[in-house]
Amino acid sequence: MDQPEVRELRYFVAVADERHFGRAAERLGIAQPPLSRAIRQLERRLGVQLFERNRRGVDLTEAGRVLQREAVPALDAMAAAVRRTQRAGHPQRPLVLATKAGASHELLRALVDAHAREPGAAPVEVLLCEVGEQAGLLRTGAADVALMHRPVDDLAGFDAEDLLTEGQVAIVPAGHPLAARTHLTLAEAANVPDLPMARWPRLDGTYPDGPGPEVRTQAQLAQLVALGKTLLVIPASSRAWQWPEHVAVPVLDAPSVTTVIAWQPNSRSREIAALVRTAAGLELAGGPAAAH
Amino acid sequence: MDQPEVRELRYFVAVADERHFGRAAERLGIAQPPLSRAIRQLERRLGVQLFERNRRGVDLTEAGRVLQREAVPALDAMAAAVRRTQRAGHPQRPLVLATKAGASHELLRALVDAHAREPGAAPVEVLLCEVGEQAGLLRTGAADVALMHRPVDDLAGFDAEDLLTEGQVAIVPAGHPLAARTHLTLAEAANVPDLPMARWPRLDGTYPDGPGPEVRTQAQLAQLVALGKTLLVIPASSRAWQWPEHVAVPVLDAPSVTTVIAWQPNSRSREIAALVRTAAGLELAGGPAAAH
DNA sequence: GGTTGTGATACCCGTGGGGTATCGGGGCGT
DNA sequence: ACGCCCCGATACCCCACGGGTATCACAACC
Repeated sequence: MDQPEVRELRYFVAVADERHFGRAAERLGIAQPPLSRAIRQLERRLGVQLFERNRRGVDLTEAGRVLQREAVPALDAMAAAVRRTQRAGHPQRPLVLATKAGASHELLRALVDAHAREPGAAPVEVLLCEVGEQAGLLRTGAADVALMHRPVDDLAGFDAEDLLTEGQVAIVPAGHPLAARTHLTLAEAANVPDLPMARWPRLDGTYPDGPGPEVRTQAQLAQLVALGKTLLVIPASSRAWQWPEHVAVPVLDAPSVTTVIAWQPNSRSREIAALVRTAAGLELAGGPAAAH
Repeated sequence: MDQPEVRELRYFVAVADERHFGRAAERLGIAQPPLSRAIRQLERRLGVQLFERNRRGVDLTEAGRVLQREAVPALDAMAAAVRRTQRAGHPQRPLVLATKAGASHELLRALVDAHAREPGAAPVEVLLCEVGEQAGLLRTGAADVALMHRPVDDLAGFDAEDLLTEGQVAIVPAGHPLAARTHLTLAEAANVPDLPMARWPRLDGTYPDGPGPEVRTQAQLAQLVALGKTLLVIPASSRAWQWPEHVAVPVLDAPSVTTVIAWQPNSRSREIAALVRTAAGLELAGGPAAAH
């Protein structure tokens, strides 16, 4: 009953996701028989059956569902250890800062500029992601720090420093009656029959039901607003990516959103600490000091 | 540049700990040459040098220190995934509750009794540990839940529910002048020349400097108090393991200690949730309700 | 009842992880 | 200063195991 190897867990996750040995094997770039054998070996090692082999694919057992939930973070931790080590081993390694494309543009510019002025600061590489990608990048070590938003993003498991607190605005199509308003309430913005809120995919890629259009990227969303198909409520600083056909209207009772710089608790290198300190020291309108 | 396997990281950790290939190989139960080769292969896979081979053992490089810090949690996560899966796969699996031997005795008894009265509750196995072991047991999945103390134990990374808040008492040898007091202050207890505070080992097994005796277990400590060599300040409920030669004196200004039940955030099975709910529902003198 | 689609089995090959024996090269003792 | 010693590296061998191809077994479906 010794320890399973990383390869076996990767194989397991593929089969658990696909619920089909053939497709999982294809996704893994190997043939099906070795995959079958590896899974049986994993089950033997653990002393636990993970799959019910039905004639129409496979189902997870109770234990299999537990392993599916546990395996991904474990593999992430392994990947993170590797990525951080590689970054530490290569001189001139840039720090990778992940941020939502388009969000926090002014803050990002200020942070990058201020950090560049620090003597001896490590170079910073900005990684622009779509919504919700930052947490995974931090967990796998693909990014060192991330700009995230509370309470929008899930910050569980990360350390974070507050940078900027601000209100939210509704982005509506120019020409729509709402565009003429000087301000809105949350209830008004949420219930506009001809501008239903867009639907984002869940973690498994499926979409919840609802009247709004399905979107996966901010660019899609921005264009849908310009086309008059939807509206959205976002932090004021995200206005940076406003299109000509967009109008921003403050939403008075929307909860404040705080932009934070987040990092993995156990990966506080000197370089990361310096970057966080620079970020916390920025003089920003609406920063934490203003909120107190 | 593919992913290293668990075995390679285990080997790396052994060498990093021992700083010596021969001893690490012995600890791992393999010969030295395969270990050398495995480390070189790991370095090649990562594209990073991990050790400086000196003629007198080895030193960690900067990257090696990063990997040493990162590898242990990653391996813990792998081990935890395995343990939890195995437990899920075996019927009648008991929940493992880790607690400091001797501490929270009354609470533990009340919890176990109350849980046994719940219909359909899973059996509970109590794992008695020494100081500071619970966190590691939770992280590797060797335990499902643990009774820990805030702010004494490091709860970072765990979810926890408060159970009981109480003051602390000094345990002093019977016959010592302090034993006659009705209460003490923290300053008085901390500066008794003939009863210096005992020293606990650091994570690496070495001891900090100081006048007090070196201890590794509570039994050692209890005996040292009975022998009149030291005193200690602990939560009041730990009086359960008081010896005849011990006298407990309340320390009025010591910070309150809260006993909590803690678990890994991503491992909330139905059984764990039921146990936590039972614990939170206990009617305890000094419980969280009394503190509010 | 044939066809289809699924995972399991049989078999072969090469990589690589394990072992033993030995080398090389600094540090240190006399 | 010379030689021993310690420790990691190298050389070499063996076989376990991961990967491949071909094929089987079996249920579902037309």
